[in-house]
Amino acid sequence: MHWTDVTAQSLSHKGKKHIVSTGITPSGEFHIGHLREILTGDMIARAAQDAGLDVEFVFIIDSADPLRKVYDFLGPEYEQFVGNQLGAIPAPNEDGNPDWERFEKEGWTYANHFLEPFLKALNEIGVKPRLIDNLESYRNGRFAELSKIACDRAEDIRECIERISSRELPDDWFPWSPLNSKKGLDKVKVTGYEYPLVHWKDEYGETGSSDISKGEGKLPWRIDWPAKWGWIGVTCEAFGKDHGAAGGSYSTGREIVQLLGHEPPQPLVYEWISLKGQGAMSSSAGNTIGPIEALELVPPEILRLLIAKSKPNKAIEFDTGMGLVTLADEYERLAARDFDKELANEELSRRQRVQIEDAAGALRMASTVAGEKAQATAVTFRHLALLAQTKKNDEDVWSSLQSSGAIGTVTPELQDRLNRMRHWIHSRHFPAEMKIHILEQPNLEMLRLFDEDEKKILTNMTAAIEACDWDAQSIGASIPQAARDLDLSPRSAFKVAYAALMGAEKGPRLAPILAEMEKQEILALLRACLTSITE
RNA sequence: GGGCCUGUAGCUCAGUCAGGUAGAGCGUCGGACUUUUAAUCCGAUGGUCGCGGGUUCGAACCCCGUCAGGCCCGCCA
Repeated sequence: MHWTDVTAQSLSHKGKKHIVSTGITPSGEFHIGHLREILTGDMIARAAQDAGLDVEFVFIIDSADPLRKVYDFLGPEYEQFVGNQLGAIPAPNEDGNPDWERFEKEGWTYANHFLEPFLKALNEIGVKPRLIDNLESYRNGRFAELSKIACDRAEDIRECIERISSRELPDDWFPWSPLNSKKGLDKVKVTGYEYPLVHWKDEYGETGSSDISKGEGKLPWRIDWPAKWGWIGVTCEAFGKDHGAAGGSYSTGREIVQLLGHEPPQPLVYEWISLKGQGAMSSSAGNTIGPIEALELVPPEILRLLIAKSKPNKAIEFDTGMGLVTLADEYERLAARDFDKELANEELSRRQRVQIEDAAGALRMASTVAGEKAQATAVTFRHLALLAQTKKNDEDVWSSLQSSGAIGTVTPELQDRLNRMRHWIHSRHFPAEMKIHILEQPNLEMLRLFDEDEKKILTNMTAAIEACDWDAQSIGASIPQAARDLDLSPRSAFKVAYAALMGAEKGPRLAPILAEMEKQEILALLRACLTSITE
């Protein structure tokens, strides 16, 4: 059974109605690590739906969280906002400084700024959650009731956090962070509590009262999270391993939510995604790849497959080079399989059966539209990479594929795939080994290994190329002919051609590539090869 | 210090919850086909299941210990 179905099954034992939740703090540029959070939740929800449950998927935007520091991508003017809530401060403009105009005219906030492109990507990936803005929820009083319980039972909650996380809370700790005189959550101490007011004093010497029913502040994270489970009614949540460790916020949360009068959701801890060879993703280290950037390279279903095929507790290394080719080709292979037929085989061992089911599940989750069966495009990533490099315009790519019978009509999916492919080829991610490269100098090492027959072929071929018209068809005919004239197999002629022109054992179809190049250059290379072997 | 996750074929991983002959894909090698789309098809290759003990008729799986890597215990998914 696929991991999403295992989770769905376990949810079904608990009841019919479920809310699967995810949440992210919009503190900076989103990256594909965040995509795992969202997609893990989305896929569980889909599996639960498939299992006949009544399920809703929500995405909580943690806009009530404060700005922690002036990040590298922010200008110095943000110093004044450290400690202020992300949903209540202006977004950065191109220079990284606050865009006051949009903030005042449209209410365009820091949180909006980073969230918008991510939501766009989500839409393309086929994720359509119900959005819950955390700051707005506080302001609308959604947290009021549970915040009251938390404040009333401050000592129980303190005990819970101290016991489970084995850390000592300061004497003046209180389960409510009021906004200070500068609308910040830092540098403020709670001095008293009479519902609904939490009295405070800040480091600027100001005092005031925060109404917990109006969102004039927020619950600290370890209480904020369980309170959300409570008022939203979350029954399942996927979260990163940082929250999942013993003593972490889930283990305190599951007890605190019960103090607040609700049941904890079913947890699912997932591992992180790293960029191959670069360690964990971190915006400050600059080794991130955003969902938008990833979507420019691969279609959304392949991005979904990346998450779907790995169980959540497995770390994923996202490889934007050759790994992408393997991943994309794996998708094509999966899409071409007939799982029902495979599973009908009575002789399968339990293991084989499980593997087929997992593959089928991964493909089902990869589709951007729930329930829609994936279509194989019959064109592998490799193949398309090749064609996209050798054919300058799209028409030629399609006619090549059509003449070989690989495709019929050009579907929007194919066009879309080709557009992304061209993007990838021109990006910094495109791997060197996929690049088509015609030598400039003979590869002496390979030429030295030529036997007598091969030398003769090379002589013939040079002459044939020189004589032929410079178009793909003529070139394509002259190469094998060079061997035929000697009663040798066409195969050996191609072997010679690859060695001489590309310094390789084998390679892509040569003729169309050569036709794109200058005849004189190719001839010069062949002649140089000839000279080297006759010495 | 306390805890969590991971360790299985060259690579990526299933299989561990319910113990019953070690399994996929990729790669590699071989063959077939071919005026060769790094293609496709067929076949083969490949593992002291990190290590040591225990329980059991039987352990990759359960228990104890141990090593290695990653992570958490001050809101980084």
